[in-house]
Amino acid sequence: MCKQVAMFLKFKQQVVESLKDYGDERFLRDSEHADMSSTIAFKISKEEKRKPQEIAEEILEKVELKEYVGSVEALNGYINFFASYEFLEDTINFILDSDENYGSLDLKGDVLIEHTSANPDGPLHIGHIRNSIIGDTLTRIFKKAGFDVKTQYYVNDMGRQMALTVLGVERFGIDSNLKIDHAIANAYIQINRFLEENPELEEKVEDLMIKYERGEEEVCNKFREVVERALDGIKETLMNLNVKHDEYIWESEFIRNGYVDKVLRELDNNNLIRKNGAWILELNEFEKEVVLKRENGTTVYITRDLAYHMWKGEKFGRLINVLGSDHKLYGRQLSKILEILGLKQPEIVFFEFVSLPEGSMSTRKGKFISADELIFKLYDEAYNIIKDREFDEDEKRRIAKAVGTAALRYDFIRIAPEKPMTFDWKKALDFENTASYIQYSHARACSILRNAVKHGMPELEFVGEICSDVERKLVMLLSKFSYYVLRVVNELRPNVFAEYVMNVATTFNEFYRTHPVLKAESDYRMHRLAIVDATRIVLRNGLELLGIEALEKM
RNA sequence: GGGCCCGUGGCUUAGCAUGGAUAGAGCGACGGCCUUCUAAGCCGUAGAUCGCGGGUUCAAAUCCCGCCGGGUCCGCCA
Repeated sequence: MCKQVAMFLKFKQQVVESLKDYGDERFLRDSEHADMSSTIAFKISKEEKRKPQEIAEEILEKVELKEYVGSVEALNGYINFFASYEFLEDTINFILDSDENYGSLDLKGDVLIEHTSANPDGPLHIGHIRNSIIGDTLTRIFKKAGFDVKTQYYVNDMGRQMALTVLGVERFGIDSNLKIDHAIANAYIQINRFLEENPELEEKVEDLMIKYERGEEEVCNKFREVVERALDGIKETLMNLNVKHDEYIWESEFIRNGYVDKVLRELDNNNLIRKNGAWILELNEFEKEVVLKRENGTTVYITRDLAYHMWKGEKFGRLINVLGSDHKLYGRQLSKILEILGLKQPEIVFFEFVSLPEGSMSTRKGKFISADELIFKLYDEAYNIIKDREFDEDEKRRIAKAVGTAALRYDFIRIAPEKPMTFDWKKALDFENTASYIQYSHARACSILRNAVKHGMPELEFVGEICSDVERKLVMLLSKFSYYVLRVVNELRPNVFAEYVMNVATTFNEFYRTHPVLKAESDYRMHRLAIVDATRIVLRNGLELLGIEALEKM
């Protein structure tokens, strides 16, 4: 897999080889004391009841250094490996040569990532965009890893909430002063309130659902119009987040194209469905039975979703869904049924909820903070910071937008998906030490390079031997780009990549403070310029994977 | 009630899969640094019973058991 495509992975591979019989990857660790550490001596110590350090020293005798493995030591039972000058030099040169391709892997396969998929009954709120940002970041990283990736937004156009939305729009109209998805949410909130006081409306809701499922033209037109308009608003929001889906797949499509019937038929053929009015499936390992068809003959969400997965599975090698953790049980049931049918199961990335200090959000109750509101407040905040700088007005707007979007994306992606988040306006609008820090570091690197060119000294020449500790630390970090790409692909935790990019920026700033570049003697200047340029490339490519614009000036 | 997730300095968080070297960052606080390549920056100081209690181990934030607190699910909703 890693020919010349992944520097640090290559180093790791050579560490494994240098350890020969002891080269077990499971005992290799990242370390603050070395470029790579093996804990194998502790393992053996347990079996042989001898001191770890003694064993480590014995193993050390047998270690054979490699091109990239420059030195090795046995310390406190650890076997510590250090990269060679060749490794540092090859890393920098490889980054400079690869440029925008640096960090790529050559993994193969096609992947479908489904994410966001919020009901089109209102605008995206700050919970939905956690989904969008995780999904979009995974998409970018999977592409970098070499996969052929497509993204889909699964549009839930069939549910009860859509019937209500249609009725709401009909009864209360649409406020044309508002962004369209917000206007639709208002109608949806009003009809919910109305329904509480007029329960007899329930009949109309059911009637509408039945007609839509049957495909009555007039009803279909009504649904289509409302859904499409809501999606227009949602797409606009996603665009501001640098998120774009390849396809929008409507749930109702699977009623019309026969896949729902196909799924039901297959389950029925296996005698798995109990029919007593409703169609019910019992799954032994869940105490809950699954309804696939209501007594009135209409299907439910999971029935259509099964059909969607059957369809997806036929077209793509690997399926990834990003879902809120409230769907955990649902996801397991869905997977179980797909398994029974011998169909491809999705890998599901669950993320915990974003809640408000006063509790959880609800579109229906109108209790939510919309993504749009947050986005525009961030633009304003960012604009205020730069309003007095020497940029023209358009450039200020552009920078404010890039910085605002970056802060938002980074704040969401940096947190491990399984951690619950509580939204806090003050923190959300704080630009200190977040994505803008990384953007700033990138702009700083660009600025040094611009000045170098301006003063006619653009030559780059990295020399391993003259590396200081900080330079070495920075170059080692730069070499790990694809190592983190691979980790995200394996672990489906994009937050580890966000942390990596931040580390690069932090270390670069440390370097910046202590290592004058343009004022240095010619050898050192060329050496450091090479480091600056390589860092610039890593930061730019890293930001790209986070869906954040790498500004050259700010 | 049962299932799943979370609980690490005042706040946010990494590390937990595969147990090992002084628990790593950031914000906030305090004190410093702009005649030097972008101060959206840098340096330093203070601040942690890793929710609690047991257990396994030479070694536990990490594994096991019990508990506490928070979230979430358990619809002929989506």
